[in-house]
Amino acid sequence: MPSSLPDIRHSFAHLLAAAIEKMYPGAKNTIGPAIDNGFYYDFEFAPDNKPSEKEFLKIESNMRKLLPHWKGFEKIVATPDEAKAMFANNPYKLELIEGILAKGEEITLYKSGEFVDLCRGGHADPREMPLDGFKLERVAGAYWRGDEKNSMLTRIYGLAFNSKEELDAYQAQIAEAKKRDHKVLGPALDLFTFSDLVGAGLPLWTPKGTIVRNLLDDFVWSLRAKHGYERVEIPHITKKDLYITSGHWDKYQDDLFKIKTREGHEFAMKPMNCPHHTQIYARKQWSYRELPQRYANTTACYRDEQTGELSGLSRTRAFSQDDAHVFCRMTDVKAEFLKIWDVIHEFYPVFGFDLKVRLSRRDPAATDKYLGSAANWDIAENLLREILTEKKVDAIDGPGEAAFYGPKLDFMASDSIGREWQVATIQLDMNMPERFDLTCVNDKGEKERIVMIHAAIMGSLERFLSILIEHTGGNFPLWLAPVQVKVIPVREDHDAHATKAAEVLKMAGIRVDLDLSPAGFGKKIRGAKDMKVPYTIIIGDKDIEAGKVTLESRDKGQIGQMSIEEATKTLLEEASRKIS
RNA sequence: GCCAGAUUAGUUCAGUGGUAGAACACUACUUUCGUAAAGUAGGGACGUGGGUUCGAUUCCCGCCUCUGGCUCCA
Repeated sequence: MPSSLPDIRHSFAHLLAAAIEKMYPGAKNTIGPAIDNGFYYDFEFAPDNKPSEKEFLKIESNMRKLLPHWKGFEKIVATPDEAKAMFANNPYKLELIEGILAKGEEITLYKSGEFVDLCRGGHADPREMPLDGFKLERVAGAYWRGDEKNSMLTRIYGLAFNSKEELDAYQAQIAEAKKRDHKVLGPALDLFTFSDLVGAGLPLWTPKGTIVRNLLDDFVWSLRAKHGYERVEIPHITKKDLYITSGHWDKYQDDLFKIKTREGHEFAMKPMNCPHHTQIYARKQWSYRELPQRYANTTACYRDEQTGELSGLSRTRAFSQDDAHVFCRMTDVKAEFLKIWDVIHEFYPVFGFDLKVRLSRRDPAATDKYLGSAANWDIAENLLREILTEKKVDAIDGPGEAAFYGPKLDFMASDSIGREWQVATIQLDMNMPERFDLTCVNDKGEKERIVMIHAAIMGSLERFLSILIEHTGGNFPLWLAPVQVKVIPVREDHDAHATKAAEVLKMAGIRVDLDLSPAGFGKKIRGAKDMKVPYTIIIGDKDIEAGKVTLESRDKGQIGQMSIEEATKTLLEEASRKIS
């Protein structure tokens, strides 16, 4: 039976450790598992003798030299004392050995060539390890056992596949993804920028980028509006009192941007909108007849993220949420969830995302971690299950994935190059209403505790745009493109006709870019392609003679000659449809 | 925050212990062009604060910013 890919990958980790042992005497090896695209191995090196990526070729060639001497992985069962003696000067392995003993399992060593490693097994036949199917990829820091209180080890990542062809294919795929990288494409398409003066994680939106943001936001709003949502607006800071009541002041202290007033009072930038929104609800006493109250608000939030974690638009310190909160009774929850469900399913497929759902519920083994009565949790989780049954959706079960304040439905989208992103989420919140004492008067005349539903569709506009840019490769559909059509005169003496044509398009509400620059024709065409403009209208002698223009599509190529009115109609018609 | 790498013109990149070059972009002039970069000329940069040195963009240290990981992510 041929060796499995994980076994091959794990075996490469051994091979790496063997090469490192030879080249860096005294380096302590720790653990080296197989991962999705290869393997890694964590080492503790002497501080003045760490390998850098420049050494990779040398390490790889050592690995290639060692492998032919490996006949197999010989399993050796060791007694605790033998094992401890063997790794006496490697505290990491000793810790692993203690762990194995504590579980009452036997200690196994695997010997390949000269190299012996503590390992639970799962290896390939060395003859099946392709010498040209692996490549050391990068060096990174990693905490021992993933805990930042522990020492930082040096992790070496390697790629490993069944063959050189598979490795090449993987690297080609990575290169393709890199071309779509929103951090490169976004600024190239003039959608957003960063400034060293403003700071890391604080994107600035250009006119073009702002058009796209607003179009997306309007789209979500148009879907929400029919479900009875109302717009609200809130300030971006608050007295700390709000977050003391909500619990954020204690729990998320480190993530809050704090402000001191000149009078010495402490304020904070809002890291989320729910506490503010509760206070809009709390402005008066509500009858159950007036519920649900549904507040929608696209607004910026601020979180003091660690600098190392900031990345393009995916993780920022300031981001805009298309946030909404529903204040309702438990008996309304199902209906409200269904409304949000519909909005999500009207929104994401428009961009060609496939959605998967996860039911994020309590960890049955630790129900005491969660806030609220077990009875309410049962009701809530069952409501979500009913929704899934009703929608005939095969949801992923997520025990332990619930927030501490309530269960949720999480939506995952697959993009055009097969990556999966967690996008929208519908969350039930039994905590906020408790903390802020939110109630309504029920039909018996009693005060009744309400619940809250968090209902962001895009979540963060920044993050959604980062996904959308990479998903589309910057080729936005016509309705969303910041420039919908570029008008190009062939020669300078066609400028007047081009200007007139652009005017017609503009009057019709089409976003036009008229290129009257002195550049040559070829260059203007190139500019349109570079900016991924969906349509180009060309005006030259042939067109003027015929009293027409030439329409071309980014996606469909040459469309043909037609009157400017006809072209306008064509564009308007397509732009009015979100799904082509 | 931690580990590693990087930081040179608007952008993508060369290069050097004696203060720097290319391409594209920009400006001017020339060119008037039918499907992915016309020609000539010009302006424009060593992220920042220290240190070493006669002299630092180059070497050393701190910081900013970026990239890839780790940790975190209401």
